[in-house]
Amino acid sequence: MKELNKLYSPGDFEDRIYGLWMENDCFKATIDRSLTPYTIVIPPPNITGQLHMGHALDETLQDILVRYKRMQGYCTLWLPGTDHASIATEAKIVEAMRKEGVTKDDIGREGFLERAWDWKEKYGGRIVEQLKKLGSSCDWSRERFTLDEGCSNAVKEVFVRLYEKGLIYKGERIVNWCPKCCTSISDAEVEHEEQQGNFWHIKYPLEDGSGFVEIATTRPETLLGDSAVAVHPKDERYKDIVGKNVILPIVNRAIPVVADEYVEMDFGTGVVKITPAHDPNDFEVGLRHNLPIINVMDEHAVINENGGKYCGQERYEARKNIVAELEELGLLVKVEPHSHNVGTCYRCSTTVEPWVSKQWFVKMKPLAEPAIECVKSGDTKFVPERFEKIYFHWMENIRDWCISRQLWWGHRIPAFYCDDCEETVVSKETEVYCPKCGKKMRQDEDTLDTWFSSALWPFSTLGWPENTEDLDYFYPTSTLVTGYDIITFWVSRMIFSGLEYMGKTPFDTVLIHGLVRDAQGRKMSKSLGNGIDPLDIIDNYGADALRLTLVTGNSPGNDMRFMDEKVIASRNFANKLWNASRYVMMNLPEDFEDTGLPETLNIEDKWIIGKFNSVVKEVCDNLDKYELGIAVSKIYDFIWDYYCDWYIELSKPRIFAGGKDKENAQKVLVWVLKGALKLLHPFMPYITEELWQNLTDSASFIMLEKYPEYNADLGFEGAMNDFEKVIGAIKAVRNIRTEMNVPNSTKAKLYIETADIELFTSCAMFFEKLSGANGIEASEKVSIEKCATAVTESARIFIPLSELIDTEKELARLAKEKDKALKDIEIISRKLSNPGFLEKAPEALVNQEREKLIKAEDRLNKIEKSIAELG
RNA sequence: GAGGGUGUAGCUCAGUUGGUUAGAGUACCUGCUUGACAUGCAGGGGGUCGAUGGUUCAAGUCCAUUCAUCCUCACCA
Repeated sequence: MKELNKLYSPGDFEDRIYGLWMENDCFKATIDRSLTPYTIVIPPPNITGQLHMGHALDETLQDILVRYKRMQGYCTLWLPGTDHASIATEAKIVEAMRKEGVTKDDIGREGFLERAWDWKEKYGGRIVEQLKKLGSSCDWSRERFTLDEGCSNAVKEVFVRLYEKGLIYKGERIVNWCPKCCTSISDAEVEHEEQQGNFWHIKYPLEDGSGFVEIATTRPETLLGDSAVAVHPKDERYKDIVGKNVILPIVNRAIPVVADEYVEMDFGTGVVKITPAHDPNDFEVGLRHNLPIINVMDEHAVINENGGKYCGQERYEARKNIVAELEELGLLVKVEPHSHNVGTCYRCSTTVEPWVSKQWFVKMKPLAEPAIECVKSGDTKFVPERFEKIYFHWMENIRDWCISRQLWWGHRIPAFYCDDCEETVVSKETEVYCPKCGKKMRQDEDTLDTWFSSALWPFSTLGWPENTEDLDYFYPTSTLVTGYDIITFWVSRMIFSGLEYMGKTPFDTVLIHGLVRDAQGRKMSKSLGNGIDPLDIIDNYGADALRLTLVTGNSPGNDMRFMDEKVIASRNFANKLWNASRYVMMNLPEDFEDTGLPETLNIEDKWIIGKFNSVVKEVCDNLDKYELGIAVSKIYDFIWDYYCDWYIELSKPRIFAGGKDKENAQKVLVWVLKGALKLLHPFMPYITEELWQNLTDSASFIMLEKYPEYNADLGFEGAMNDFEKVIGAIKAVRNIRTEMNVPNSTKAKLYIETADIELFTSCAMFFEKLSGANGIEASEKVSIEKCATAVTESARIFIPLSELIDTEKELARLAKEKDKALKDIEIISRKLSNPGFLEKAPEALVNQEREKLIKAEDRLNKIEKSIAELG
């Protein structure tokens, strides 16, 4: 048995332990048809990313579940991998290139992709190494990447199938366009932010010279692309001008006045300019009225040739100039400040420009329906349940999904065009020839939304579309653990994809966690610079302390604040456990043989074993209900309060006395410690493994041990009740000693008046060790003068420290206790005299209250007796 | 505009299907070099559970109203 250091220093062993696990293939899942599978696929971190607290929380929760299930004997797979994150990665590479003075056009598609793969090699590995630092027990032999061959195959397969089913189509639609990333983005990728802008009121002259209509707009530059103005069909004010034309200022184009219900009569002037090419609502109006789509901007949001003399001006520059010209023309009526929500790109925060372009879409309605049903029926459950509302809301209001991106880093769209005959073919092949004219076809230049491949992650990683054994055994996966911020982006898309291609929901349960915020409750962000690096925390306090911090007091779906004080508390717990183990080990003989529990158990042994047993039951119940924070706090309390503060202290007299009793104590110490280590292992894998290895000196791994199970034979109810009486008495004595300012070094014999003479007599040692007694004497009747009395439910304990006791003070103290006892009795009696309570409350509860009343009355009697004796 | 979260000790948060006189960590106060640990031990003070009303024998927990705060979705040009 190795001697442990006095201080817990995780840096000494965490990496070594992880290495041991890896060398011994401890994380590897080997299919065993006789076992039930438990599968988690990791939410793949971006290859651009550095590990942040969000990952740390996410991975910690997953690792806890996986380690728990693995120890319970499930065939457990945690499948890891990374995401190519098309738009985010491409933006980073472009930025890096910009610093070198190189553009995408300079190096072309192939040159760019070469750089991107280099980037992946360089940084994709970094995040994986960081995940390992946390202790993540992923099966690294199955690691995947969204852009690897298998996942790419799955993407092509899905695209082709959906296309053939008519669920993928290409069309000219208005999309959200990011002029900085130079790509379309989906509705989900648009973030709305409140911005202070203006309402410009502008007069459009009627063509027949009979006057003007006044419109109001927040984006005057788009008037270059107006193809109508609209009023509400029921608006009496404008009834007469419907059908007439107005002259578009600056452009001098005649455009019609149309009637459409989209217009709100009460808002603004009741007249709306219609710009189908640059506003999603206007686009719809345009379709209804057959209006031309006049696109006035290029992909950088610079005014194009349709903008006449404003061609070449950036959108905000054009805005300024157009307003100035309108003012000159006398057509600008007024400018009102107006705050409104503006869509911005979730990656670069640039204001999104609604822009008409040819894009690929997924028709969502048919896919959404089964996905809604799957959650409604409970095939997939959200924890906590309230997130189902978010899911339903999104699914029920779903719009078609724009999946094409004008990027190079990603899965290239498997659509091919014939330049000669305009034929389109969608195919998994890389070279395609026109079925009509035989000419080699040109592949679509665009790539797919990065979430398109993530949507397939739970089965593409298991080998789909191949019929692999992994897929057959591990799908559907068991639990998906992720933050509420990507329910719509990712979770919902996996669900409809899993249902569509596998015919089964991808996971039974979605465990949702919140965000990790800074100490002030702010979101951790780069711009605020308030991020805390998990790796720094690991360096300073250890991965186990970080993990414990993240899971303690954390309940599903709720945000948490991260602060150093919490990590220090976690580290202190690790140190406590470390030293408790150190105590156990340093008191074991060199040749200690672990033969389990001894044949004869002392009362305190039964008490700690019984406690352990009931904690096991509770912890398993909590874990099964995903109450990880509650589970860990119970283990924490068990180890610190019961095992360390009570049982270890109780063991000391026996350990130092030697003999058979010492041997028995050693066995119980080891048995409970081992059990506690196993119980804690999923939460704090490193320290528990390190201690286990030292404690057992064997080649076994705690992570592969069986998780403790509740054992009805280890209840020891009677012993536990008895021993609680002793604990109560010890506490009461300590209490009085503190109040009387008597240090433990001032010993006193205790005289205990009790019905449990045998019990207390047998526990004399504990009173000596834990409450400064030098000997006790227990009997049915004690009478001592000038004495402090500790009163518990089962005893009166006389502490004869006559020289230290002030009779007045002691009387006052007893009077206070008496008040409390009276109050207790009053509360319980009130309950028991309530006929409603007696009638309707469960019988067990009523009996419990009756017992309480008896105890409280008994206590009161004892106190009154002491008062009488003293007075 | 719609939906949702949160509000419990100075601070950070737990509190499971309603059922002891509401808990933990931390901070604070008092005492302790007790042979694992001062990253420790013992003891203590501190909360009308945001407010009001209701259901119930019983409400921190369920319902309604309200205040504060945060978030998500949608959006009127």
